[in-house]
Amino acid sequence: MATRSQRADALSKERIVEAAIEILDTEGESALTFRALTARLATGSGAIYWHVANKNELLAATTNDVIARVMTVGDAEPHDAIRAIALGMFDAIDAHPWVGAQLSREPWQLAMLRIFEAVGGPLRRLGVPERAQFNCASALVNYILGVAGQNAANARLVTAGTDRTAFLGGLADQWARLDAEEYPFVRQIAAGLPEHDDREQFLAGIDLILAGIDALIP
Amino acid sequence: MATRSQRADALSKERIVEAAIEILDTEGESALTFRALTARLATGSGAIYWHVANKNELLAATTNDVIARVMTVGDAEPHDAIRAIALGMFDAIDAHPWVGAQLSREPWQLAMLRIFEAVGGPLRRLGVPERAQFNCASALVNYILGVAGQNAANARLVTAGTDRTAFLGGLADQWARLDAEEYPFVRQIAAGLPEHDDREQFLAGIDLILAGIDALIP
DNA sequence: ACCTGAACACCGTTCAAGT
DNA sequence: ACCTGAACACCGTTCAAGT
Repeated sequence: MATRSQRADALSKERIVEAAIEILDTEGESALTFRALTARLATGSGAIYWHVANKNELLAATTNDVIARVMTVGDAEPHDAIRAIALGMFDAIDAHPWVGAQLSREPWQLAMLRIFEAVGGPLRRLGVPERAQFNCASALVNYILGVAGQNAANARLVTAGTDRTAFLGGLADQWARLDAEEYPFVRQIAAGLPEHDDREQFLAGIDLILAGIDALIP
Repeated sequence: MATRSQRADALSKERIVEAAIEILDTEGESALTFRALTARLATGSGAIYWHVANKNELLAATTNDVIARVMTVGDAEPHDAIRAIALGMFDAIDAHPWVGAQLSREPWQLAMLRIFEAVGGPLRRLGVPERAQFNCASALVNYILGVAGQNAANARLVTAGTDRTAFLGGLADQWARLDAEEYPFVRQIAAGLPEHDDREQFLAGIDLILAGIDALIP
């Protein structure tokens, strides 16, 4: 039998990251263990540690991988470019909820810098004064990451329970039964919860920030 | 010796939550284990499970506890009321970084509803059309939670390493050394990183959203 | 009803030993 | 240089047994 080092599929960081993404996508965050990885890659845990420092680095690499695929910035009109980046993030996290969790857990990583960069170009082209650009980019990135984290958490809850509409319906019922004195606003919102569109609401938030940014342009 | 049930400090959910908050505040998220809790409360793990379903419920209870203390909404001018809530959240998460992590991990919980409610009143008083209120509140809450998550993660990183200014300085150096073609915006921002004020930047983001909201008022 | 604590089924990570 | 896999030091959670 050939030794591992002679095989075409020799272990490498890329192969490990690829396998990790597969596990995360198909079985969820909690399924990514070194034991699951060694089983899938038919190797020992020490072999994985030879290529990857620890689980945190592995998760950072998987996240960066997914984000890099999304952050291809075009030369559209700046508002549209920012909307496109935001929606790209939204859809990526919809498809890979674990990315949202990772982003809100470990910031200052390549993945976040990519988002900053993608948003920075359009802000410049919009004519936002340079000293305001950091704040504007930060607002957009923080909002995007906030939604990302929530969506990741929601995906976890929905997968665990039944389907999405049933889940939201149950939640709306719960909200509607809250104390009328203490939670008037939440009760009002509850009615709109089942038919509300996460993606649309996400974009509405982006547009609020964009409108605020427009007001800064001389 | 008196049996536990006769003691004044008999176990209760409140005492468990209180002890958990103490551990989280003084030793960090990773220090909160059932073994640490049993040691501090001088009891067995089964006793804790009698009062609390599992670790998730315990964390939800600790988070709700901290948020409830913050969300006392006054009757200030609506913009100021929203700023006060936002800053209250910021400071609470600055003091208890684990709250930020928990909020971005488990949404749709009492803690988040409290923030929604606190923000909803001022939005109403501003005269935001009813059908836009949900979107506006959601934008504010998501932004706040996004920053919360990032701050929690930062606190983790800073505690692990050296002090904050040294950490930011090192980060700025790293950013400044990124590829000039691929990361022009991040490199530009790097210069302002060490002396930038998180709290001020957070508030700048809130003001962007508020400006966008103002544009919706008929 | 409430508490004890051993036991179970997991984790991430290390490391001596192999090739 | 790269890989193996047993072993270590942890986890959260359960449950028979106590009071």
